Amino acid sequence: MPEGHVVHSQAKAMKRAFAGRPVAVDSPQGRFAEGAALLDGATVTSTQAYGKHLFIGFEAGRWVHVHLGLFGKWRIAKGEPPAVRGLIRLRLVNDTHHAELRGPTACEVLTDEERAAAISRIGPDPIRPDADPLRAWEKVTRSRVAIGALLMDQRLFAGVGNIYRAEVLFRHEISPFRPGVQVSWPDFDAIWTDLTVLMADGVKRRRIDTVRPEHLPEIMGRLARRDRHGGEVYVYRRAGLPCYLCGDEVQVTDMQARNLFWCPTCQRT
DNA sequence: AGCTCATGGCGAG
DNA sequence: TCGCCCTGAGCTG
Repeated sequence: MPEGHVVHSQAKAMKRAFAGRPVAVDSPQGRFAEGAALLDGATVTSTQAYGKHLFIGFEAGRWVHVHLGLFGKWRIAKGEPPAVRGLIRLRLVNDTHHAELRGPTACEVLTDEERAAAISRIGPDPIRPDADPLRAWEKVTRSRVAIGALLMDQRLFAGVGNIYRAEVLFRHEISPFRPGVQVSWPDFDAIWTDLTVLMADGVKRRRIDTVRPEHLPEIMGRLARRDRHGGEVYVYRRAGLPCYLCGDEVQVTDMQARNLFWCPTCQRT
């Protein structure tokens, strides 16, 4: 259940564990049996993350494209793989490591061309140094869609998910309902720059921490607890609780079938 | 045991 | 906008 920072962490972990060596590939569950048979024993060349998409490169110009969706999970560990338990779509095993993939939305073999086409459909990713934020700005500034929805659009902000969108808007006191066209360049620039920092930090720490250091003592004093997502945040999943900064109730509503959290007092349209 | 919810995204209508 | 896909954790009883 990842946002982009988790996918980037996992791409790095997979690279350390598998790159440059042959790997046994199978699909205990059977739903990736054909792809597994094609790649079994091939050498892993590289791994790459673009937004929430992971690409595992194999010799002969083949790639495994994985998207975890809401439920997908990787388990990457040292040593021999444990006995199969549950539904494992894809398993990678070499002399030192193993990886198990469960519940992905996408797990497919792509050619070089198909991989390039897939990447061209993914928007700029704040975690990637080669990302061009102007691609996002051009669309945001011409859109009447709410910025809270635009932030979830992977063609604009690849890798951003429900936690980062809620938190980055809170940090900049921007209402999620403000139309893109009414987001100023300085506001957009602040959002983008902040995402690059927050998400890069997320890759390193493998959790989402968005609370500014100066607010941490206050929040700890109020019995802040780590929620299931792991990390300290301002508004995500805090509906009905007092805003840490103003004390008014954090709100939740549905925006495009996802829970959107915000503080109506701190965040202005 | 069964229900609900979750850091996503797709396609039908 | 809705239904659907995928899995597991955390409740309830």
